[in-house]
Amino acid sequence: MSDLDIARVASQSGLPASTLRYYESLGLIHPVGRHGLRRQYHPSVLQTLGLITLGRAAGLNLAEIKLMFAADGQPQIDRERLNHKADELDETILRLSAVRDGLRSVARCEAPSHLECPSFLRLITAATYQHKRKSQPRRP
Amino acid sequence: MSDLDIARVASQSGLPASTLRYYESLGLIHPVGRHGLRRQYHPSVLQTLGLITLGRAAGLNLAEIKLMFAADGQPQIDRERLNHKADELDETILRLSAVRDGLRSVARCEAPSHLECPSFLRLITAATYQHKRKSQPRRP
DNA sequence: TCTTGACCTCAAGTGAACTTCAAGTCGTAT
DNA sequence: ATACGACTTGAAGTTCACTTGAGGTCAAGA
Repeated sequence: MSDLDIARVASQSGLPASTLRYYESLGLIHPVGRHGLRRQYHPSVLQTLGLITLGRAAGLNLAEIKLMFAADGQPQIDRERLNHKADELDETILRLSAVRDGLRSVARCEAPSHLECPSFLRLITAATYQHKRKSQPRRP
Repeated sequence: MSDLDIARVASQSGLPASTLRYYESLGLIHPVGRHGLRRQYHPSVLQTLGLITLGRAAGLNLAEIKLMFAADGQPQIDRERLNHKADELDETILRLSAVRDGLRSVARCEAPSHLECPSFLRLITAATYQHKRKSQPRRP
């Protein structure tokens, strides 16, 4: 009755229908049924999509996100994994903050070449050696 | 004399040689010369690579990063662009902070299903509708 | 009833950032 | 002097997250 067709889910979630079908192909979402050929979704799919978007924003890839769902599609989030991800975000945020500060000071810097700008060199050194790389979101 | 061969640059920068050649093919770095066929690098390439790594961490793609270099390989950074990127980083940081806080509160949440957890729903809503997506680094 | 157009499937294409491969070159140690 | 192994090239392959395209189906409105 209050089920949603794909166009509705697309417009409400902001994701194109092709992405919804793609997510379905990965087992991330599931229509409740079909109307003819057409997918019908339970409104809760919007929360699920929110969770996926959230996970992507947090730097999870779709495979990792899939691990957050039990077979029934209910979120089943491992608290440890979650806290771990939050820790990673902390690191990322710190690093990005440093980068941002560095960018601003380089923008202000008057040294003839940035390679002679102390704050620039400090920034580069910090950014390069301070962290190990880990997977990040991609947003096309 | 104190020039570095590719293996040395690779080990010091943490980037594989193939990536260094790839960056060279994009015009991001330049060997000072060759020893036979072998690339020799000026030590300053490490700073350049630091800048590239930094830019990637800040969410720039390689094309954008290239714009930060003049023809001579000296960083030649458009202050406006730089400040603009810093502003974008501010947004990113805010969003990631919200996500991190959300993750932590979901981890603490006792609701039987996350879909019944108010903070989770708030988080999802915020994450979904609050930002427009922009390009981010990819780190394999 | 017929037309329309939004949906369907499956395969292939895209773009970014690399990585791998095959075949060849050459500096260095023995 | 010769062998070894680290380097070279250019092209092709890989991964991720989608997007596009061709050709087909079908619910709903005129």
